[in-house]
Amino acid sequence: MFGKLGRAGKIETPHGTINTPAFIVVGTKATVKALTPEQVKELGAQAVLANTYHLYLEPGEKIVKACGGLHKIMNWSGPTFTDSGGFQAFSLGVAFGTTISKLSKPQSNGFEERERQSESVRSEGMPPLAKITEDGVMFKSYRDGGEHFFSPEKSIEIQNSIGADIIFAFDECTSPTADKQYQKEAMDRTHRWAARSLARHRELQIENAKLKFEERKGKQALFGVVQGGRFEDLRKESAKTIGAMDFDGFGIGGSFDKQDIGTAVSWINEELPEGKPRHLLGIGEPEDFFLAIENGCDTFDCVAPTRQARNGTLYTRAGKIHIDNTKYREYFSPIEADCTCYTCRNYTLAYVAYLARTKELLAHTLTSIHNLHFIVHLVEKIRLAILADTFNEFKETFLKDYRNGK
RNA sequence: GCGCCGGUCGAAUAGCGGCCAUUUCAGGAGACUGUAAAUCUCCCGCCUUCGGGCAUCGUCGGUUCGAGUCCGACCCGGCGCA
Repeated sequence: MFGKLGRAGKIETPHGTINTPAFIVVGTKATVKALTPEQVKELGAQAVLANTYHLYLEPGEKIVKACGGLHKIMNWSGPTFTDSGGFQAFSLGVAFGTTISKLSKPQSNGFEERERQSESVRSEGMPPLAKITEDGVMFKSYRDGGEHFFSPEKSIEIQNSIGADIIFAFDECTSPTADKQYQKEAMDRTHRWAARSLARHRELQIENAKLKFEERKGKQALFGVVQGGRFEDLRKESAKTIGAMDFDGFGIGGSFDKQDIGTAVSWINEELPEGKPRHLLGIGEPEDFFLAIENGCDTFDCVAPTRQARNGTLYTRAGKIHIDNTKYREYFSPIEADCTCYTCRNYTLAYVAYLARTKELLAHTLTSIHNLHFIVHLVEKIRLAILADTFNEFKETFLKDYRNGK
């Protein structure tokens, strides 16, 4: 994009090319919930992202490896990513049992303090399941309470066994409620962990190179993760530090203010080397993509489309709708009239709403297909708009319809 | 006709003299951003300035400082005996 950080490009992986910008579908436990890989492919997804911590707990990275690696075990032939487990340092740590989100919401008129406080309240009987030290993170399994220690080296070893095309350095995702002093401390620690992740990755690459060619399965790429919370100086410092290390690409992690996510991302992407891919971890919602992409992000992953699908929220060009709303009981048209997803080509919203209301499992499949199709193709349309030099028009039109409704 | 049970917010329930009439489902609305999540939150008699106020446990009376809870009569339902 002329005069901007945004770009369209390609990421080559051992399992194929990703045309960017691209939305990477989340399949935490080596499955995109409610969908078969054929359905994921058919709706337009290019790649999936699984999670190291979850796969380590179950079925265990040895099982994944014995099944032939992540691609084989889940029957996904395209590119794959694994997150390092760094997000679980947050979600099972300070955020556990609370309503704290990695995005701080736009605060309305002076209730900020009250909301912050109520958000930080932890439910009784839910102590944190993650404890962070210099060496790594001690997790208590959410499944059986057993203790598991993740160091940067351990995360990389597990990710090596799982065998995704792109893996992430072990980092600490911090909370938006943490103060600057803590953000700085955590960021510095993440930088040290990044160096350790990279060092262990290099060792494993050398070991792997000794394997016979057929067993090698191509080279695994390692992305370093930028942190620094909502602070410009920390974000820039982190981007410079991580950007100077010999990673194959970068993840942008941690917490943001919802309202200026684009600004925060620009601080970072101005510093990161231009020639390497940048993945914005855990984002986002439709409006987030425009801001992040024009400020230089290439790939994204987010649980929102699939989780919200299962919980009854559907994306439409005119904004999100709640499938359980009474008015949809007699809506005898597709979720969106001109949507080309499998769900909209074959079913009425009345039927899908009925399935959801009666808790039929097919509801999850049909709503997940629609939401993922919507998000994957939204990012694809942004890519095409960049290539056609119509990004600004597309952004304006889309956001107007999305915010104002029909 | 006699006897025994039982009538609680749409359904099913708890409640055995004094917390705010409980919980589940159904119903209504909302939340969800690198998945602890087919999860969670709120509402669900009426009014409300959102602090609360007023009702209400089949009906009508009674006992009591105080009754969904105890007593009496009646109404309704089930079962049993005539």
